[in-house]
Amino acid sequence: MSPEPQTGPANRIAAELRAAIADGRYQPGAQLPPVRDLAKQYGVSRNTAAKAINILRTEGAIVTRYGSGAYVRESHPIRTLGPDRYARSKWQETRVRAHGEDDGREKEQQGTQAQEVEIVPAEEDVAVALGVPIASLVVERSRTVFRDGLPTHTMVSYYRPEEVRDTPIMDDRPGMAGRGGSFAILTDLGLAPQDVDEKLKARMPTTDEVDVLRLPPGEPVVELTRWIKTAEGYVVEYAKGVHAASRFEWLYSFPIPD
Amino acid sequence: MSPEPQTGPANRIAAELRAAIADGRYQPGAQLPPVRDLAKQYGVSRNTAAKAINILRTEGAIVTRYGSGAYVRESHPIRTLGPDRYARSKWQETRVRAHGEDDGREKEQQGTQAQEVEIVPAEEDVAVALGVPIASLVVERSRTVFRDGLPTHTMVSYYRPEEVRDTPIMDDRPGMAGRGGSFAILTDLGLAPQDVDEKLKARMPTTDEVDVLRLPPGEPVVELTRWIKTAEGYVVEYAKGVHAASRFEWLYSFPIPD
DNA sequence: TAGTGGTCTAGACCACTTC
DNA sequence: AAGTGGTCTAGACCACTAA
Repeated sequence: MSPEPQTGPANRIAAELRAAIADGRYQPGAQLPPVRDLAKQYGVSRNTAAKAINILRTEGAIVTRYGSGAYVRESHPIRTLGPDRYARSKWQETRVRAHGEDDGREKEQQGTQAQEVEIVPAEEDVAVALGVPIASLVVERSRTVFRDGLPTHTMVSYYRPEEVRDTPIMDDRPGMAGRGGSFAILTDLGLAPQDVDEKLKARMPTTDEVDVLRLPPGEPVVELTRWIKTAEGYVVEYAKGVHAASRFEWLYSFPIPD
Repeated sequence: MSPEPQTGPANRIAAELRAAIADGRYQPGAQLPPVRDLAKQYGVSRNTAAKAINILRTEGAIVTRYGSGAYVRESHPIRTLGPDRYARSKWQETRVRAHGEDDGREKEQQGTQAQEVEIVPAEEDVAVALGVPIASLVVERSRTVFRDGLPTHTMVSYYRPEEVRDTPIMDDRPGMAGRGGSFAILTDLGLAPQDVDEKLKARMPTTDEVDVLRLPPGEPVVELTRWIKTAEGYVVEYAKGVHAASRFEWLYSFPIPD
């Protein structure tokens, strides 16, 4: 009935370790026995013990550090992303700080590294979103967001060049147009953001994403696409993000439509 | 710099096959060369060729059928879930049909199998959501939803027993209270749904979920939690679902808060 | 029955970490 | 230098599919 044989020593060892982790015999961060020891203990080949470890790795239960050992995965606090993260009250603050000098605590809550602003030809989805011809030039602002010293997500925003030219949005110094800062700038330009459309899709990461987000094997990502619109429904920013799934959850509220 | 050695024959073979799949040399549904052939072709051991296949399997690029072969994964159409799926206009229809007889085409668009209604003691999250004591009895309605003959998601709803007793919500025949049917019933009870809160979280499936949803290895799931509230903010239904990530995307729109 | 995927062993070598 | 994870080989056996 079951198409996949779930038996065999490797699966048995994996199951026992999984149980041991689940009931706390191995705490988060604790090191598991070395593969060679597991092999001896269970009377299997090293290869088979390694396979068991690999199964747990794929499930995301453990993380292996090359040359060091296998460790029970530390769970990071989950950040809940609700509509509030776009609240107007938050831009003001950011905006005021943006006028001042770098106060040296930028990375405390949400540090941005690897910020980059480029002018690139629009891919199809960008062109459609912004209502410009395909391959016409658009402003692309990319950044990788860190928390607790680890990357949590990437975000790439697109703007029409004629709208953001000569604004701090073009400034690639970290923190300048970060957070809701761009919203304040757009407001100044007479393009006040009013509504947000968001699309979420979960999938396994590409190898590039595994690299950039330093994802443990077996961790999915959530692709977030958003459209920021003015009261007239005019899209002023189109953005795409890739989030490490284990670090986020999303919260939405809406009235039941007619 | 890179902590994980990504080199080696297995990875090289996986990369070549991945590329071949990506540019269409292997179409969806097509069978890949047998592991033994790959081994011979690349001059590696059978074990290594199998490992390459396993990498692609973990990534979800291919599906293996025991004793038959490895096949490029067929992609299912993605269903977009927006607020519209709760629209009032949709309950009416369902409600009218619910009064009629089973017309035999139930499974055409969205078939529900394995519907089950039970009265169970409330777990903590259920108790909190419905505002009842932990372990007090609540009505639990579980179902697995199919599409194209394959399970796409599970859904478990909770209600207060005194509110839904003697209503079709307690009827475990498939299709009776399915879709928005429960909303119409709640409306009749003077508990008209007005607002929806939804929470989304992506993660890897448990082994149970792999079984029930027949998930290919490497496919994540999305956990959806929702609260259905009346105009007064009273929670009339609390529900949790587990969705096969590859078959859905979610769409939300909201105004920027103050 | 032949073909195929899944698994395992025993031994080997390499790459990285830790001391 | 010692310990550890990652990978590979060559051969073997088992489980399942398809004809």
